[in-house]
Amino acid sequence: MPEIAEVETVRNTLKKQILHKKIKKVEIIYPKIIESNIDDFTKNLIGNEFIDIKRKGKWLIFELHDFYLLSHLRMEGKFFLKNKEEPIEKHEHLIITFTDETDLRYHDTRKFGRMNLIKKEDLEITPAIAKQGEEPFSKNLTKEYLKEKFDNKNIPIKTLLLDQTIISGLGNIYANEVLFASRINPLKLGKDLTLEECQKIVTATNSIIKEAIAMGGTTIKSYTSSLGVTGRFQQKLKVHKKESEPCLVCGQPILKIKIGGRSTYYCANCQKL
DNA sequence: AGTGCGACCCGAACGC
DNA sequence: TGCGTTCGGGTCGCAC
Repeated sequence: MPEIAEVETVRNTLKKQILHKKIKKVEIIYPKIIESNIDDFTKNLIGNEFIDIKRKGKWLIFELHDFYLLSHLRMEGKFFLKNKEEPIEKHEHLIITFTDETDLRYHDTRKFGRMNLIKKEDLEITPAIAKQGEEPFSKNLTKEYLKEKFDNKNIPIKTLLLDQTIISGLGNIYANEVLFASRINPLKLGKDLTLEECQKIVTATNSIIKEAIAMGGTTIKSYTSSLGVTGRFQQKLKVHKKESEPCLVCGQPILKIKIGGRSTYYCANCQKL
């Protein structure tokens, strides 16, 4: 499940591999991943080239001439660069062939990822992008910013951390880890958070995401070749998927509950309500 | 307006 | 063993 760290790794990897290569052919095998018009999608990509790859939250933003290709990997989306002669695999849903006979292939076992080709001038009015909140390591992510966003919210802080319009790019794994590091109970309502607790969230988010990016993410195996590079941040997780294991701080068993339908792991002793 | 929840997917894990 | 069932993950859109 790619989160912001994985998306950043994909961005950096693909930037070295596909920029300024001319697109010759576009093959859409599973059309539902494309949210914009299919015919326009193909027509506007052919003959075009990627000139940069940006990111906003978990969205990849491929810059072309006059267009942006927006791509959200959701849980299982991956990009592979392959020779065009290689057989098409079961979960490859989109193939972009360049004039140098290589393919950029989109692979997604769950078919959850989505793409969208938009005109450049529409970027700010595309809701998915425009509504993104502050990046985890942005200077604008301050305790005052969070306090204002959390105030009057009758929603558990765990759910608010997953709200991309507040913090852009935190997923379930990191939300669990940030709350453990901040010693805040995941069920605590947004309106009940103090300024001090908001600062703890800022600090924890900064350090956890920075470290995760440095380590190549949590779950990434490989987006570019069959030679796997396993995300090492997995080894740093303290509560996520650690149900019944002893808390690293106090030794009490880590609990697993559902909040907003999502698995939530925490230590009831270290993260008191 | 604020909040909650189902739908989208399918491989893996689980239960019998 | 083999079958059927449940789970999980992010986001959108709809219902209340």
